[in-house]
Amino acid sequence: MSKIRTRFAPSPTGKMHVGNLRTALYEYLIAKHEDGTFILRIEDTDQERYVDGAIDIIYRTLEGTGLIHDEGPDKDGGYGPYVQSERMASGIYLEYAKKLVEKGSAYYCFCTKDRLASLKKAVGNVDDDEEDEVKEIIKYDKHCLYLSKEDIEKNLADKIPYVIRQNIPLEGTTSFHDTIFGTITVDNEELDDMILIKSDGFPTYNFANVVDDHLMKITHVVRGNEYLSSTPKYTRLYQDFGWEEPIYVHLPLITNEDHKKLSKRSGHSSYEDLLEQGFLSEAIVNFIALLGWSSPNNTEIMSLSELIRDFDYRGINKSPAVFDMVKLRWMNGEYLKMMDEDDFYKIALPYIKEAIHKDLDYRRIASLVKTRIETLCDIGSMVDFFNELPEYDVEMFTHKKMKTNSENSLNALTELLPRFEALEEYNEASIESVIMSYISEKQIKNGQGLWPVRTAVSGKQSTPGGAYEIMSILGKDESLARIRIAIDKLSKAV
RNA sequence: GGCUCCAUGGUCAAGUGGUUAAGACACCGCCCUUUCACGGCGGUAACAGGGGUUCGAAUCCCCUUGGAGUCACCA
Repeated sequence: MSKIRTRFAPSPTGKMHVGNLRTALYEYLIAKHEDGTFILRIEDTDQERYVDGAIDIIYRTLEGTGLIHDEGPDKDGGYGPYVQSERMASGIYLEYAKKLVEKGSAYYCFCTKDRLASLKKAVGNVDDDEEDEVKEIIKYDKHCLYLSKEDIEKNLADKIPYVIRQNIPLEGTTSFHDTIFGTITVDNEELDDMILIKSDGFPTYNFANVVDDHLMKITHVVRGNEYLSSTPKYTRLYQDFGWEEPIYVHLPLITNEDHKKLSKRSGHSSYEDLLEQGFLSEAIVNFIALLGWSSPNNTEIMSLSELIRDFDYRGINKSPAVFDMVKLRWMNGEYLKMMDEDDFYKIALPYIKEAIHKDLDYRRIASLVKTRIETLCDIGSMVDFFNELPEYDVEMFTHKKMKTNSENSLNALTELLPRFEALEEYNEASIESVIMSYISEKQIKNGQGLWPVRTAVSGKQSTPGGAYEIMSILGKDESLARIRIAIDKLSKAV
């Protein structure tokens, strides 16, 4: 059996959507699991939607996620060019379309937009409530198929704009086989004569895709489920050309929490957005790998190489998967916890510095925060109290489980303050011994001594680290100043 | 609306004719603990409904219902 060749064929129209990313991931996994070739092809046939810089995003995403392609615009593997606009320059698409015209499988169409518009038919629940979207659909009536040879020649000579359409028979059925969904059959009557070559001379995605997949010897065509309904038309193209069809792998849709296809507005729709929201590349990849597939040995946290090892596309499931942000957050937290201290420090530092504008022990802060966050963006609100004591209510000194209240706290802080002041060596160990000896002296619960102190120096209900850590990071002056503020607050309240 | 696809807990997801129907996230409780987390232990929660086939259906077939996708000179 020949080696697997898969291709990722994005169009450079903006950000990298997670649906696209998952497609890329599965294409990569399918190829790499069997030591095959993963190809990048840029489908830039839509000039209107082309966005500058979008190609860079594609490269950066592939690199950032570790989905390294073996062939692509920057890596010639003998099947180039790998950018469709460049391929078009050689005229191949038009050439292939003309072959189809000769066979009668395609034809020139000179219909104007106006005529096409007159064919439109409103559809949907027009009279139901406004909720339903009303669409207009067209099924082309093959008007130009019946033009005489002379008329066609004349129109061409007169430079009347034209497109080339696929000629689909009115009768019969077309079937194709998909690895995930099985055999699907549709009536040809349902199939529209889709446009192969646009009036600007560019091929449509549909056409370029088929031609290029064939020419590049793609063995497995992997794409989103939304292409399922146009696949029969591709099948007809393959048949008309007399080409062997690739193995189809249509992936289940990724939806938002409303079970609708992920759209631009979902907020978590693109890889870039996710990075911006403090997620790690590895976690994102791991998470989306599990949208539609699960490991046979039931593990969930998997590196890319483990995915390559265990991935079997035959086990992909059919039903759509909701993109669950909550689980992604959990998984990201797991990745954060697994990181070694140095690596974590490096990536956490910018977030810490953004929240703290003082020269504190960032390293220590990072290690305190590491096991308590799910995304890097959680860091800010967790450490900002180091920068400035927040406003807080004296009620915070009252804690049932710790058995503290304002009175206890006032006593503890008042007695502790001079002892802290007297400290020559101010560090975690010495702070601890001051507090602990006070606790044993007074025969009180740990919480009764520690809660007031931690609350006083942080002004927060919960903090990364406890009283000793916070006081030592804050430094003596700042810590004591905060304790004095607390004593002041408390004496007014009691 | 036509066509196509899908259907196990709130979510992801095992399961492929015989199971007490896994596991994970989330949620709840308990333990640990100087708070919150982390960690540990436990719990709530599912085969959409109805017909068949079969000794036996989550698993096979049909219908119903629900959901989604698609119907462009977009990809």
